[in-house]
Amino acid sequence: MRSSLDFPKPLVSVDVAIFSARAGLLQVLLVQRPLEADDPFPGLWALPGGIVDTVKDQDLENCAKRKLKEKTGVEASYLEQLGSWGSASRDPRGWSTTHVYFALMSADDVELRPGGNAGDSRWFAIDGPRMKERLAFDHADILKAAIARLRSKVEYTSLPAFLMPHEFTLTELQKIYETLLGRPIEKKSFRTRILATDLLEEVARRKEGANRPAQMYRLRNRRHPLFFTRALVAKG
Amino acid sequence: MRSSLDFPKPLVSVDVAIFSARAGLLQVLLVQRPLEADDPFPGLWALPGGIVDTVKDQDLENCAKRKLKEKTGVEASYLEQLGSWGSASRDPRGWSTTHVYFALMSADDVELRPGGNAGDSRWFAIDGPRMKERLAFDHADILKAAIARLRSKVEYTSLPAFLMPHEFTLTELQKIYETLLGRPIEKKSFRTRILATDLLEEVARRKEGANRPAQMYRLRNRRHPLFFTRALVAKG
DNA sequence: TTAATAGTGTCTTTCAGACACTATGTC
DNA sequence: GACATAGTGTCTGAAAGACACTATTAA
Repeated sequence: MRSSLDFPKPLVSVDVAIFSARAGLLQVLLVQRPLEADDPFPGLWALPGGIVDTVKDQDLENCAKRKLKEKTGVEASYLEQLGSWGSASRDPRGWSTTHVYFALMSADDVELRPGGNAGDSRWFAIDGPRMKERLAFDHADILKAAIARLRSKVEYTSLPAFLMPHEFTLTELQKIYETLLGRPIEKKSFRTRILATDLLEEVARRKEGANRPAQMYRLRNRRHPLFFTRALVAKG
Repeated sequence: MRSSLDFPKPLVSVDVAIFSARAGLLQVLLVQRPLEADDPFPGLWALPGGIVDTVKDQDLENCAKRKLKEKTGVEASYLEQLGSWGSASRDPRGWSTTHVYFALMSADDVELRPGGNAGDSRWFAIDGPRMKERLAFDHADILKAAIARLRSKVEYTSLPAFLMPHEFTLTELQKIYETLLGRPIEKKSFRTRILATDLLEEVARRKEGANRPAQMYRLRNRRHPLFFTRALVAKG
């Protein structure tokens, strides 16, 4: 009987699904796999991430934070673990596992960095439940799970607020909720629900346009989303 | 520059937090670590699990199912991934990761099996937010996260129904909800809420006692919990 | 009959949904 | 003034909370 330590070990990596709201749409940050032929999925787009470095990284979450910072230059306003994926088939190099994190951030403080061993990186708008783009590894499945998680939490949390720029109007926030839900929501209910909490605070600026200016708000300092006791329910 | 494949690889394991309701209490199944001195945490209690076998296991979920079946002899009525933990310090043998699954099952079809390399196994009742027992590795943290996940889902799902024996009364189900929530809930609201769905079906048997007999129910065949659109809210 | 638990009737409360209305800016 | 978008007033409806009430068994 062999000891528990001489099993062949799977590859261990960490990937991050980084979301932001840009141009009124949910967008995800993807990086292009290098074009070298010995690399799996050369040239395809993938979630940013890579092999865990057992010297640099003390734990998985710090590894995710490091990769996030390398890619975007900043820390995320919200980071949680999405889950882990592992199988014999997801990486052509052999049995592999990945620990996936889920990050929400303000588009306006990101400056994309080419760093790491990845080539280009860019934001992709998300429209339906999955992307049309073919992604490397099982990243299409992972991204689908990340989007599903975000969508389901929109019903009963303030999570979308972490996607907003630093200052925004209630209408802009509502638009993101509606984009994520894929359906319109009632203006009055939405405003009452949000303003009844201490989620936001007014700022002095107002958003001007060819119409009545709108009050701008910013997130009060919090790391965790608010949970509402009722879900938003489809009109019917 | 070294290739991405010659990094030293962490140890990869899968653990399962197996819950059931016994004697009106939430209970978790733990196994005792072997007493050999070269084994980490000899004699301490731990979540059942172990190293991923890249030959036997095609993916993480199947590995969890295998370990679950080895331990209990049956399949769980509910299985989901809880998350993953990985760090340089959680296992004295070096950088290690574990993928943790969360299983709910009927106590009445489990027959504990000593199998695997673990010694004794038994159910532990859970009272507060964590166990008093000292556990191996970081399993106390993991178990705490599992309990927190279960507790938070009780507010708006039918998850506790998966913990029940095959046939049970509404009062018994309510008691488990109350145990998990740590507070009483209104009988009428609870019954209306549950019976308004197709979660349960009546069975012919009734529970007899020194009082009015109670209708017994069983779970309609479903793998996923029901989600309610409102959370239960504390009395006050 | 009493004790004990099962199960119901019904009023209140909370908050989302609907939707018409008013307010305030630019042009 | 027209227009566009911000923001409010207020009614309805659905489901939880409160709590008193009735029902059915064994002993």
